[in-house]
Amino acid sequence: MKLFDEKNFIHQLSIDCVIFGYKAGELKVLIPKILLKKPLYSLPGGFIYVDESIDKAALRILEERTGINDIYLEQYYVFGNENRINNDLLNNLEEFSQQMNQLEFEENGLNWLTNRFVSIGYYALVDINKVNPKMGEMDESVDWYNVKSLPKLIMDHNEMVEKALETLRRNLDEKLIGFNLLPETFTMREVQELYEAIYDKPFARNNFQKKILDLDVLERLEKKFTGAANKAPYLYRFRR
Amino acid sequence: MKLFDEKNFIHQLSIDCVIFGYKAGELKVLIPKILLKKPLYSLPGGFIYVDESIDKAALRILEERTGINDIYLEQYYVFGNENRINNDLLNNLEEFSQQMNQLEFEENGLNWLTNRFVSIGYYALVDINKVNPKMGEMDESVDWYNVKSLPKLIMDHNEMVEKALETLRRNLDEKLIGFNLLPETFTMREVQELYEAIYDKPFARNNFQKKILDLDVLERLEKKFTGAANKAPYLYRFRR
DNA sequence: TCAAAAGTGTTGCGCATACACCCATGG
DNA sequence: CCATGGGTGTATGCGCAACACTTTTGA
Repeated sequence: MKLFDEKNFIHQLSIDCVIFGYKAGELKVLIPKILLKKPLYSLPGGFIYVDESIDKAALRILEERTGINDIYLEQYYVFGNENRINNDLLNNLEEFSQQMNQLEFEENGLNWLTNRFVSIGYYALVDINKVNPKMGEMDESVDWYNVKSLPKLIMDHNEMVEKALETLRRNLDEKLIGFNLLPETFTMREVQELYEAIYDKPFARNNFQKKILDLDVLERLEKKFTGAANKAPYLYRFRR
Repeated sequence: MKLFDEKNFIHQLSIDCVIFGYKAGELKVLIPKILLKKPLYSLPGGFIYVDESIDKAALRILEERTGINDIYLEQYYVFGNENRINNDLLNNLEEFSQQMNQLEFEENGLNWLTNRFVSIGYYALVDINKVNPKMGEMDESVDWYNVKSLPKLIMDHNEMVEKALETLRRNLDEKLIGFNLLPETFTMREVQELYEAIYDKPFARNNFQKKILDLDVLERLEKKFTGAANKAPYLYRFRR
């Protein structure tokens, strides 16, 4: 089992990913629950091989921990306080090592996991319908949580989510990345509800439509008849 | 000599600083020249102690390498390509080790310096008049270079400066950090020339004045009589 | 015919830009 | 009194916000 082969990883440097998804008017974050007696919630993260670019490491970690690939992913901040130590892991060393296929934790040179870590924060945007998160080897479950009601995460991971959300808000319009959260085709109402979930505030319907269309990145398709007793909205697709 | 004590530093992780200064209408960057036969220019950088926050490490490195302290400093990007290896150092190993007080390079376990490094980029803004850069132990000289005509730097350091400048431009107004580049008191013309140097484009005089004053962060002081045959400009001071 | 939701148009405000004009200063 | 540079005021255009109105759909 080479899950944490210390020889090949850069020590005391990690990557943690904030994976945003959107569904039913709610901005969500994917949070694995670590397999321990006391439930531990932690951002999906991992380590960087000594000869691996950090971007590729982030993509690999995401793939390994959640099965997600080919998505929008970007570094946003480095968290490097002197006290970034995984105390929850420290307090559960015995249990943790037992669950790793009976290998003794210390004898396998895994002590480095309890050192202080600098972590590069990445945030990702995924179409929640296209994604079927898989559990990592240490995970008990993986679930989407509303960004407004996350569980208590380990270390400073709640703060990492906060900062990721700030970054998402700053970059949403400029980089036109929001459409990564939507399915292939969508209505203008869906775009608006997405924006309202991200910024946690309402937008005026007419002005919003104008603003988005003025971006000149959407292609108007046929109408979508929902069966509801109202005008059928157009479908749009993101182009370019 | 404990200049590079591998025991206490996080390996394969470094910090590099882009130090901006402003003088005579030019935006400048502080670049040390490394003491080797073949001249090597490199951003002032260093390493992080295993129990040290990255922000404090950046401040310490700046102090050690340039004597500068108590300034505006902020992380802006992580450079983590798989090929970030200091080849210039590799090619000069012998010479480098000789100059380190005759200690043999390899025998002192300094090989780790030639590994691949992930580097956290910081940028700093200083009042160029308040600062008297000192040379680091390995430096032959330390000079201010116009950001538009930098020498060829090692590895991806030129790219690091580019990205720092982009970040500076994005943050200049929002974070009101530009005044860190100016002396205690200054005229509106000086502010405008600073902005023109940073953005590398002209601004309209009247509109610029209005915009800056509308920020509501400047205090108008007495007039400054220059002896020139024209109206004396007001002096301003940054408050808050 | 009506309610619900979608689409579109009009107006006003704030901000940045462009143009214009006065003021102070020393030669 | 004049050239030079500093300070300020006014008109214009654009983007965003607020309000109003029309259109489509199925019950």
